[in-house]
Amino acid sequence: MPSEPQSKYDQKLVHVLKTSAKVFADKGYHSTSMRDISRATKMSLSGLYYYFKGKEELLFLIQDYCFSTVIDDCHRLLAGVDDPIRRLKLLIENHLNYFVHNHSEMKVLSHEANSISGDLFRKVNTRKRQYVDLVIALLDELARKYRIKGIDTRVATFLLFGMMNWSYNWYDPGKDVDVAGLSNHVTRLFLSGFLGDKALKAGGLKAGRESHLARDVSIWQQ
Amino acid sequence: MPSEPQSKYDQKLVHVLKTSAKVFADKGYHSTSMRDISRATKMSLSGLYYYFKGKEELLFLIQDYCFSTVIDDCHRLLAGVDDPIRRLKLLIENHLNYFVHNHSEMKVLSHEANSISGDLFRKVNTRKRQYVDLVIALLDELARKYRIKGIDTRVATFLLFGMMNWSYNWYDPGKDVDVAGLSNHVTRLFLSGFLGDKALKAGGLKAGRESHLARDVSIWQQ
DNA sequence: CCTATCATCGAACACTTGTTCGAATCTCAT
DNA sequence: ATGAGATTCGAACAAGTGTTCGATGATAGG
Repeated sequence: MPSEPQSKYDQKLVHVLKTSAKVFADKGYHSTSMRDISRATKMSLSGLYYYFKGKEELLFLIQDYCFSTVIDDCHRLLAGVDDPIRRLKLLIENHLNYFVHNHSEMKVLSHEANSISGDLFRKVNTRKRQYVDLVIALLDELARKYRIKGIDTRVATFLLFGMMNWSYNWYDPGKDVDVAGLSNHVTRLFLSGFLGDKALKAGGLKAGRESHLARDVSIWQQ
Repeated sequence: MPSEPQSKYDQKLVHVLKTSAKVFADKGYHSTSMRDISRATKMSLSGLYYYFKGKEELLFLIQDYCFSTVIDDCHRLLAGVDDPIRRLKLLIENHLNYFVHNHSEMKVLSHEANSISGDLFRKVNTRKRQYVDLVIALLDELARKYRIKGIDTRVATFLLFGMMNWSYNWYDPGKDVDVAGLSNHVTRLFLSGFLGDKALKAGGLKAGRESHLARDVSIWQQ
């Protein structure tokens, strides 16, 4: 429920989460001390613990909030769209759009997936599996519709995620193509690779583009 | 020079590197203490420092040795091969072969690239850039030969690396296709995605396969 | 104005960290 | 056997870690 009128408490929590995400993205979770977070948020060390039980829960809150928003917006975007090619294109655009506009949070999500443990790990992983299964199902449908043979959709799914998630290691908005261009590259490479010679018949890969992204707001909605 | 007759010192060092790589891959570099390494290698804590100056140099030795081997073997494999499609296929096979057979080392290489700093970081990065530039040049040649338009080869290069390197997050040799199958998937997706409708004409993507890998030995050569 | 709840803080604790150092042990050619 | 170099080790240190706790200041409803 990201768009409620936020209390003072919520606003401050979100501020802490955003700031922490930046520091985590910068120095890495384990190399970041609570004192670093304290310094960056301009709060006292002990004051932080009013907002979460410990460092791991802080990481969890960042990851959970980030993941939830991506998945929710993905579902919202795909609702009512039936054509699997169009669905995949929208999913890729949505994913990469978040990656570019919420770089820090997404890096923390991608890079620090195993820096969390126990129940919190399990909770984040449940969301992740939802998302992965959504893509697998999409590729299954695509493969059925266009009679693609010999491709393991689980493997293809993770190769797609690899293309997208690895971007935190190299993508530079000032140097590389913009989000739309990046989405185009991923879509073109993956889709026409997946469909092979059937891509022509499918005809879903024209160069002309309209963006399907509602807006480029921060996932933190403030 | 990986295949010299190794001294007692070298053998032990390699043993320490291999063991440490496993622990780093398992728990992450920063969550691994020198006492963990000591326990895993059955050496005393202080005894470790006879082989390297500190924890960071240990990480460096792992990354440097691993990177050098991958690049060297890649050059050896590509020597004399002119057709860019064949070259790319060989490169993908070589890369993924190492990923599967030296899973821990490659995970450390991929995941802990920023856990190192200063001069050591710069040294590893030099090798990395060599490797990346090799692929960019390969894709440039490919794009020229087949008159591919509208694809940024730098972007395409990193998308390819994303597909391959992300595998440390999901690939399970017991559950998924084998190395050859994985290579096939990556090659098929990327290459026919990159070449688009010109893939047919190029004809370099037949299903029939012979493996070009000399052997499946550990990069540590022992 | 009072008081109960919210929010923040400084100081301290218990623990782990990477690293050092001098001594002990091992190896092996002489 | 002996001495020199290579190798290993136990013990300790200084610094940094996440977290706790009791006390303080802020805020707002009665």
